[in-house]
Amino acid sequence: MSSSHFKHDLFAQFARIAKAMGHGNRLEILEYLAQGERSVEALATVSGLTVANTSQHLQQLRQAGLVESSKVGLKVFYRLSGDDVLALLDCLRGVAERRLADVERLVTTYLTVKDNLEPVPAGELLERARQGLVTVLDVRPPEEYAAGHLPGAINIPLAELEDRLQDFPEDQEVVAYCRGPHCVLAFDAVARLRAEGVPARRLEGGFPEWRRAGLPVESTRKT
Amino acid sequence: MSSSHFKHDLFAQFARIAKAMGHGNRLEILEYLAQGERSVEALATVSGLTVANTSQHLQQLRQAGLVESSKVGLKVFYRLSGDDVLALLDCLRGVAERRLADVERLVTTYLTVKDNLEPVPAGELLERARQGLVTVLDVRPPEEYAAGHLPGAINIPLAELEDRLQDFPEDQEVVAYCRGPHCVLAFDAVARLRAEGVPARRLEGGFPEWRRAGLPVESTRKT
DNA sequence: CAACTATTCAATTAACTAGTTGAATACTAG
DNA sequence: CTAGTATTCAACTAGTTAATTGAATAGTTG
Repeated sequence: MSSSHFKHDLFAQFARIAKAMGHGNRLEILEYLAQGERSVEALATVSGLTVANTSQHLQQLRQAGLVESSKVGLKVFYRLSGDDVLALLDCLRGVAERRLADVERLVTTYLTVKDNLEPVPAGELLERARQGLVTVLDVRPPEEYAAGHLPGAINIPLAELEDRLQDFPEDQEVVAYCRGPHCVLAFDAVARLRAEGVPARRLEGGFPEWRRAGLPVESTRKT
Repeated sequence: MSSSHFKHDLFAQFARIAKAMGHGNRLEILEYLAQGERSVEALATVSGLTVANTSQHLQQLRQAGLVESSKVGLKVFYRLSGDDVLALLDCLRGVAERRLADVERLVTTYLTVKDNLEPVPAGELLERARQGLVTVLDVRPPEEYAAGHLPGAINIPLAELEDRLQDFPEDQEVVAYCRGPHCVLAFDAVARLRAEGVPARRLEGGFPEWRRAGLPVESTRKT
């Protein structure tokens, strides 16, 4: 046995990458980066970490070659360093879902249909919204929202949901709605909000049903 | 924000898997298991770890759901828990090779052609083998070996190479040969041996050339 | 150039992980 | 039932990693 073991060194290098992914916060950061490049601050906000901590996690990801960064103006933007990183993440998720009973359990605990199946009736929502007890969320595209929406509803397209969690008053239930009972947007929104720990339900029916029932509607000229 | 964050928990679960792979020794173990099921002892031998240590790494891999085990007689055999684990390993290797300059460097340092291109001439090998200075390795299938081989050569098919490193006297150069100059087996063997830190070179030509040159040949009846 | 901003660095603490040793367990074979 | 074997467990030490804090850096804008 002459020089230091090549194989050993090689596996150590591979391990660097696995290790970089071996922390929940870093995986969460990678997940956000999978949607496109983000600044350190943006990442810190969505992941609920301090900026310094986020920065350090990003350093580790960069050292492992998983992300790249570039400075634009004041901000440093990070992005995944390639599609293969995305593939690796998918692979990891796949294995996790197939192998870890805990994942299964978590998913069914939080995203179960058990009360997805209990949408909020329109009348109840109207009542509670008037009392300011719920946040009404419209997950349709901005154009549809502008054309008419529930009174007091805020409009956040699904894609931006995770980035705008701070727009929701804390500890207040969110009721989401979309185009109607055959539209899955609101289902998805409810699932995602619950994933972040936000209590959420779905409006029974959607905007068209609401309007047809003669309930009050608001529309936006130009804010 | 009500109950503990689902997303957080979920990423923590994913991280368990990445963390389990985040150590060179465990990756090495996984690599060996990728070739088929092995006992704890066998894994300890090939990876150069103590049995207890190997056992502990295996526990971690099992907790992450990456391997399964079953007891057969005295021994416990471990295996990868599915093809998706293999896919994950490949994915990891792929990213590592594309992203880590260090990997590239290691590979070229150890496996470079720089002296792969200097095979041992037959005459030199004969001389040094007589003095007992080299281990002669025949990497052809056992049948071909039985039909005739270099004097004193040991026969280890490529697939078993890593498992039988202990068969080589330490600190002695290994000279590998196979069917001839167009056969890649010996190249591969040399690369793998070097990867394990064993000094190795390739015989110029192969067994047919050796015999044709009128050099001594041994053959096996039945051991 | 001075004030400001976004990010990174450095130092600290607490928590975790790797590897070692020796003993305990569980099973087989005589 | 005893002796022997393969594996695992338990306890410990040394080393590494995560998060926090506050200061330093680099760059932009007025």
